[in-house]
Amino acid sequence: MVNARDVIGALEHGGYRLTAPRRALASLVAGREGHFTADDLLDAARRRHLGLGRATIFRALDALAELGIVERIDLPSGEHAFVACEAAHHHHVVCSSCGRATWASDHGLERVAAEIGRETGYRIDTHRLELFGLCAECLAAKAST
Amino acid sequence: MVNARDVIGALEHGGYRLTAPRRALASLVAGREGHFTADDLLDAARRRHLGLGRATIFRALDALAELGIVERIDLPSGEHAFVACEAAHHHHVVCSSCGRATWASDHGLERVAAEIGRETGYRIDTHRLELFGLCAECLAAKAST
DNA sequence: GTCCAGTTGCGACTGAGTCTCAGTATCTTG
DNA sequence: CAAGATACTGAGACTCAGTCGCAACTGGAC
Ligand SMILES: [Zn+2]
Ligand SMILES: [Zn+2]
Ligand SMILES: [Zn+2]
Ligand SMILES: [Zn+2]
Repeated sequence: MVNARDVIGALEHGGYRLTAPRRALASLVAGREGHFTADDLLDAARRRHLGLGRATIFRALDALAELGIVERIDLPSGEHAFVACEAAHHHHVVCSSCGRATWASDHGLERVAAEIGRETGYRIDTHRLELFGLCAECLAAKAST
Repeated sequence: MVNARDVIGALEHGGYRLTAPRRALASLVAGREGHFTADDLLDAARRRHLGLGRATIFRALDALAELGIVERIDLPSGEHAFVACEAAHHHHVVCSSCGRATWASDHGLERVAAEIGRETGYRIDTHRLELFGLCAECLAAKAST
């Protein structure tokens, strides 16, 4: 989760022009706890009559991904979605029930990656870890039924 | 990498009918070291005049994924690809240069996942780790230039 | 205020993946 | 081995995410 001010600040800092559509996008992305697709944003924009074009949303999302404000994730279903997050290296834990995404630090992963590199003979450059399960709330909700 | 016999055996064992198109598919998938897309297979099929339909390839690939003979991976570019592999839980290391995919065991990952679960309060059900880098051969090739 | 590169929205386009359906091939059972 | 039930197939229409080209617009530097 991230707030609109941060998004706008990052755009400004990244040398992007601060345009009305981008401000609008920032407000759409801000405060989201779960993952969202480009089309989710498009729907939201339409509902608020922001008049954003499809292409603009994709382009802005690319820019935000570039800046690390937003990250692409691949859901098990094969869909592409985004989560708002901070730029530092981290991994996402995604609730398969409500879609909420939480980020987690690396714990011992770098070591695991290094070991796998040694085992396979590869020079590992990047890695992507995605975890799926039930968040605390959905777990509680499920237990109480 | 996997051989055609294994693929066919798995299909048979999984309750699927052993049809000519599926045998053909098995021979296309067998022996591949790298990742491939559905369209790669379609091209290969056309080149060998196997007369496989587009839909058939997608359906067969789904079946193989179901059986664990093949696994969907998501390339950093956003493309969906497949790798042939064994059914046991494992992770893929993908060469960003030649596309070769090697599989690696879990090393300490289960522990990392458990720890992330504890940190975030999630009950982690599944995880997906994909590593990208340069394979030993590409590394050597690069060094010798 | 002027100016221009960066940006926008539109609509056409692409390409992956799905669906439908009539025809075909496989397996089972006798 | 024949026959029936049914799983499977290929063709093509279709959907939907994402991209592209372009004319119009605008943020912000001077
Ligand atoms: Zn949840
Ligand atoms: Zn990491
Ligand atoms: Zn390689
Ligand atoms: Zn694992």
